[in-house]
Amino acid sequence: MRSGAIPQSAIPGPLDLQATLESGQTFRWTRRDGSMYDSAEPSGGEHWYRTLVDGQPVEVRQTDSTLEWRAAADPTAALIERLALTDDMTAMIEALADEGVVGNAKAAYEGLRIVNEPFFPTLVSFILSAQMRIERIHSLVQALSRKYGAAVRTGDLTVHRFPTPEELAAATETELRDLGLGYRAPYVEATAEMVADGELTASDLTGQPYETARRRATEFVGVGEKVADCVLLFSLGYTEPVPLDTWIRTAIDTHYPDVEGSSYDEISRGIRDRLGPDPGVAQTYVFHYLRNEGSP
DNA sequence: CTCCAGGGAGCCT
DNA sequence: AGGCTCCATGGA
Repeated sequence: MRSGAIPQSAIPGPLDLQATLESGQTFRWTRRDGSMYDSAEPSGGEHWYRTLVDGQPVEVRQTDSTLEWRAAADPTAALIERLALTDDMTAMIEALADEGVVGNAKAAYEGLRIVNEPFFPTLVSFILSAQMRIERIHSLVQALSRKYGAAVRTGDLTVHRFPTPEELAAATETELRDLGLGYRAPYVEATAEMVADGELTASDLTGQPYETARRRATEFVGVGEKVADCVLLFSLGYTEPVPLDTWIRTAIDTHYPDVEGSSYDEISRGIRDRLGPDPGVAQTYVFHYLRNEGSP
């Protein structure tokens, strides 16, 4: 087990690790102490977070001056990719509006970055997200990993892999229901089979124009336009998607009442025209801000 | 007890 | 295309 640190001075722009990992973009990171999402505490807490990075167990924590890591091999390059510690993301953050609800969210959580999570875990996580609270999505993703994904251990660190498409496709609907997935169980089952069989996968989406990729992603069972937007934004590198969930729809009604239309597509285009060059970044800031502050 | 959660599928017009 | 209903489960 090695340890090391990326100095803040080596990270371009601001970083808020807690906001990045606890804003509902990813459900594969867990605090060492097991807790997550206690919005009562201020952002920037120096918690250790663990997950698998390129298949290797890694723990990271942010302090005032560094991003510390513990792992068997130096994970710096992979962490830079996974957490978007890049000049590009820094520029996207800086380009966020300073006024309005976006400005408030930026002031509160500057340094929140859009993660680059692996495709399949993200796809399944957001299929589960339908009519579910953030905390519960997280606990179900952990439960799926413990039951169907093998444990990977290095030193004192044990993290369970998220199941492969094949492993999840092999699970029965009854098993998934017993785990608590409810009516989403057959969706996960069918989508896992689609990916395992190569019927539709990430490479069919990346490289496509945003709206084309979103439409294709809805071919997965249990994936509508909102879930498709989350997958494109948090795992496939698109920055256009503005996932229109209940929080964001309310916020649009309140803060952008002149956005026209009632269909998902119309509202999506309308709000994207108002949020600058990287609308998904603004959306993620606002979502986290509203969920923590309580009201739109 | 009722209500609701980062929605989507199936069916209807 | 657009609108409606049902869908499991757990926590407030």
